[in-house]
Amino acid sequence: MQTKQCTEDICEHLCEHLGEHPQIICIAKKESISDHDAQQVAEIFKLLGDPTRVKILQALTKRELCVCDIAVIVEMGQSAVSHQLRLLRNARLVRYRREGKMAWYSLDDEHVRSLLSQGIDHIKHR
Amino acid sequence: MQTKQCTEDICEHLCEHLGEHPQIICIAKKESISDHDAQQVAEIFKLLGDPTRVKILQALTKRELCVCDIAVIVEMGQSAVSHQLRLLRNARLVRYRREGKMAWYSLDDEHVRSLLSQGIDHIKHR
DNA sequence: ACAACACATGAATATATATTCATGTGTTGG
DNA sequence: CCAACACATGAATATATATTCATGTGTTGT
Repeated sequence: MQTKQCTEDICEHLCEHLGEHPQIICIAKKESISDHDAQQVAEIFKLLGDPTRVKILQALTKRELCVCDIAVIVEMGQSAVSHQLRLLRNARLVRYRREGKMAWYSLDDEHVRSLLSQGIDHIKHR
Repeated sequence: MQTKQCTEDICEHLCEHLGEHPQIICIAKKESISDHDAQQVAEIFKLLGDPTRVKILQALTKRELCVCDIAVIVEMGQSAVSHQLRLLRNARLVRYRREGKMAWYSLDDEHVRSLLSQGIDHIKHR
């Protein structure tokens, strides 16, 4: 186990433990996404990672819908849908406006529309 | 509650229950994604919905890496990384080749690279 | 042949998450 | 004012998932 030339602080201890290619690790570590960013990115994808929410969001790509309609379309209880919509609202993926008794939901984010359609494309082509 | 003109089978029972806008629901239901597709799409996003896997995949967008390196880069145990890599392998998001003792992993899917960078863009701009 | 190594994997555990049920809040029509 | 309605939400439960620990498999160098 020969120690390689690693001048960076972040790598000093690595060089003691790794014989093969510590310099690659140093570079990769510097290029790597931060914990915070990884968490944030994962948060978004996690929201897209549930079939019920996919159905809800996909339906909302077409038109604004009220909770009751969404429940019928995705064939789920009103409560379940409401809970899911709250998650989507909190993450600002959907927006809503109240009109009397009804709450009308729509997509709040063009990125989401694009991510979603890319996801759908992905499963189609393979 | 008046019944509206809904000739489609799928809507018949809906029209009995809904007074306001059953026709919208009929259309939305026909445009909606299938259970199977929603499941598949969710599956992909679910894999992108974990910070550890985000870090792994992001590191792999730069270069091929072995398990040991990945573990150091994402600051996780070798076992945890191995388990996650198995999930990514099964979903064909990463590919691997063995070279002696080592297993080298790389991205197997340009869609994933694009989804990932879109996810990262998304959190940057807001 | 043997020890060290790189990686994979089964089992166990802890934690997160989705759905349901019951109930709460605010609105509308009679 | 009251009942019906549309939706939100807390609590409970069931299920999924991530990580760790221990161990297994195959490879390399001596």
